[in-house]
Amino acid sequence: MDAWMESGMESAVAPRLDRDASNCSIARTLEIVGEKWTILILREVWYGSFRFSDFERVLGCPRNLLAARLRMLVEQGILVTEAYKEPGSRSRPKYVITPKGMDLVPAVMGLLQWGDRYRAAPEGPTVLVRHRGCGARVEAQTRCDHGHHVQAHDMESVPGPACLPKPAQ
Amino acid sequence: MDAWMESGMESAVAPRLDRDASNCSIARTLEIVGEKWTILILREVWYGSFRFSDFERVLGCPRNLLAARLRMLVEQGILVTEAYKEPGSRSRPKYVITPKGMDLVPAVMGLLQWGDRYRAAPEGPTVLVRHRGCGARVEAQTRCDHGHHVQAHDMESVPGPACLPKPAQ
DNA sequence: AGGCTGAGTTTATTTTTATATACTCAGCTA
DNA sequence: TAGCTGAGTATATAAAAATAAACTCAGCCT
Repeated sequence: MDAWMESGMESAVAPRLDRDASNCSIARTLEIVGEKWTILILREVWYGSFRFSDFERVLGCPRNLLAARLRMLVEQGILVTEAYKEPGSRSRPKYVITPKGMDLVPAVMGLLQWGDRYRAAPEGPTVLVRHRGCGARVEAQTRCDHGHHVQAHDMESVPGPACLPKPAQ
Repeated sequence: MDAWMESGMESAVAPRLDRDASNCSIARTLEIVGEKWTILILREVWYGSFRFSDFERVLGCPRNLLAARLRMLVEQGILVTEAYKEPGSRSRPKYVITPKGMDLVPAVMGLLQWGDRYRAAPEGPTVLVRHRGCGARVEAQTRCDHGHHVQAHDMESVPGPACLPKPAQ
């Protein structure tokens, strides 16, 4: 256990450690998926939509924002466009999630789960996520590399290699 | 397996199912924590900050927005204020996370993890989250109730009890 | 050739955020 | 009792984001 963790520590990180708040993976993730509509677009992709017009219809999101968000997601490698063609129509782009996009699923599942727990409709959740193999309900969890299920209060956040002090002002 | 899942299904939800996109736990969660600064405030609480002035200094967020976001988080029961008193100062409010707030940790860990994987500084992550008991790295995962680790493509999303068709337009 | 459709782009307007500054208010300290 | 401090509130302005509606453009269909 690190020296600064000994004696009287209550909080997760050394108090007064003047981190640079923008040098943070959470902030960097939110720069990409934290704008309005982005997560909901990903939700729709995850639920099986892939057409521009589907996103627009289901989300009710303005077209220019939808175009901007899709452009961002493609630039960032979270979605890719493929061509698809329906009989009688010309070829159009199809938005498909990449492995990098798939890696956002735990975060989105976490949001879904919190909403199900605290803000669901009286009848229950709108969508159930199940394991395709065994049919059991899927849940976002936090676990350590030893396989223990870790509750929030059993975590400690320690400075990593890129933790630089905030430049003095 | 449900009838609509048979034959030719590729996407996670029955195609053309006209869900009402706003009747969604993800959307409802984002209504509360999806505004700018909110998740970053929670991150700071999680890292051990609790004073108004700490949030302001570390995040560089405007005071009026900070006050508005804290008010929202308290209204929603994600944070509570307690009184704390430093010697020589009068009693002041301290923002403390509730169990309801703790339940957002899996989602926030998911965001952290994605940023660590795809947008970290060259030196590595800024913060490491460890299990207080065994010291091992903590990770956000998706698992089913049978304990299987479930990848995104092994999930299926099926309509839940509150899945009403979108009202015809 | 003319119309239709999906996938956007453009432009104008409104709403949110951001920034900056001044102000309040309680209680500790000199 | 006057000043200082932390935790806000109030107000004004500027910048950014969201919304709404009209417009473009390619290619299929008649």
